[in-house]
Amino acid sequence: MPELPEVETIKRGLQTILIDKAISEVDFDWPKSFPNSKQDTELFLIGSKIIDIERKGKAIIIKLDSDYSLAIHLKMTGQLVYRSEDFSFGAGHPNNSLIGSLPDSSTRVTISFVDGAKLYFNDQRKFGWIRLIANIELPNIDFFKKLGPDALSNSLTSKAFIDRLRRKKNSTIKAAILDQSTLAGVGNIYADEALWYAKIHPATRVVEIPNRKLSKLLEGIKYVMTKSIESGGSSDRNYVNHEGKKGNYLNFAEVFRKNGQPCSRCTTEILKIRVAGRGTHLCPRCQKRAKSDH
DNA sequence: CACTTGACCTGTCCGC
DNA sequence: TGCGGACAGGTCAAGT
Repeated sequence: MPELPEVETIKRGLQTILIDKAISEVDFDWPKSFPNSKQDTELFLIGSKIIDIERKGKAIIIKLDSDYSLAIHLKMTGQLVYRSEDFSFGAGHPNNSLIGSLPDSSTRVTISFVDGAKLYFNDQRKFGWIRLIANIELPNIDFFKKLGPDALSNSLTSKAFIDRLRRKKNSTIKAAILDQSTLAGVGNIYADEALWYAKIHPATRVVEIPNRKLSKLLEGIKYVMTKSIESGGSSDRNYVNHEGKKGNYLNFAEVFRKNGQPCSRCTTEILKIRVAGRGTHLCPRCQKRAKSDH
């Protein structure tokens, strides 16, 4: 679930429940999911209190009162699931349809709080990670060092966006916006949706695209992400409250996983192709490769 | 150097 | 109901 809107939704959700909680214990057994030593956790994690939660691109940063933070990347299948001590699966509980009792077979890290609540980091494919890092070191770790401006930040103006994109002139536009050093937060869903919005073929080289269309693309990125956040992304909480695994956003996606269905603008059948090594969805009529555009 | 591809993992779905 | 292969909402290292 983790592109910018989903991570933002999770961040906001955690913010309402984790602030001021004191950590009593942490369990982990897969080093890539949590590379710190037991000793690190005893010194800087156990006994500390959560004071704030931030998001940078698709990463979540849980700030502790120990001058350390838990930096978290959910990658493809990571989830952060909170359970209070008295959580139960009574009949009709809205969580019933989603995840059973925890920990389960994909739980990689369990953080326990003094009040008995727990935060589970579940990650089926083990690509995600949690790292305990000194605040002063945070900007130096590779992931954050390379991160471009946040897709939703006000400082990411149309001019700034175009300037950064122009450095990648021979990339396909899809690869360029998926690159987190260009801007932070765009993933495969929102890339496809924003390119449809701006009527740009995903395989077009950046150099072939006029500034006017790149501005439209940024508008599209901000639009689809803002809309998604407003509807709760497809985060845990929402997909818990509804049915099955899908979040709200996919219900009103225009192209993502809509191959075979008619484009809402022109009724042409949505195609699925491969661009930048990723499954890519587009309307072949609205999104032509010709640089003449429109 | 800029850009593309494969690896990291596990689970699921689709064709034979 | 079994097996092989493709594929998955991400990122890095290694390759061209």
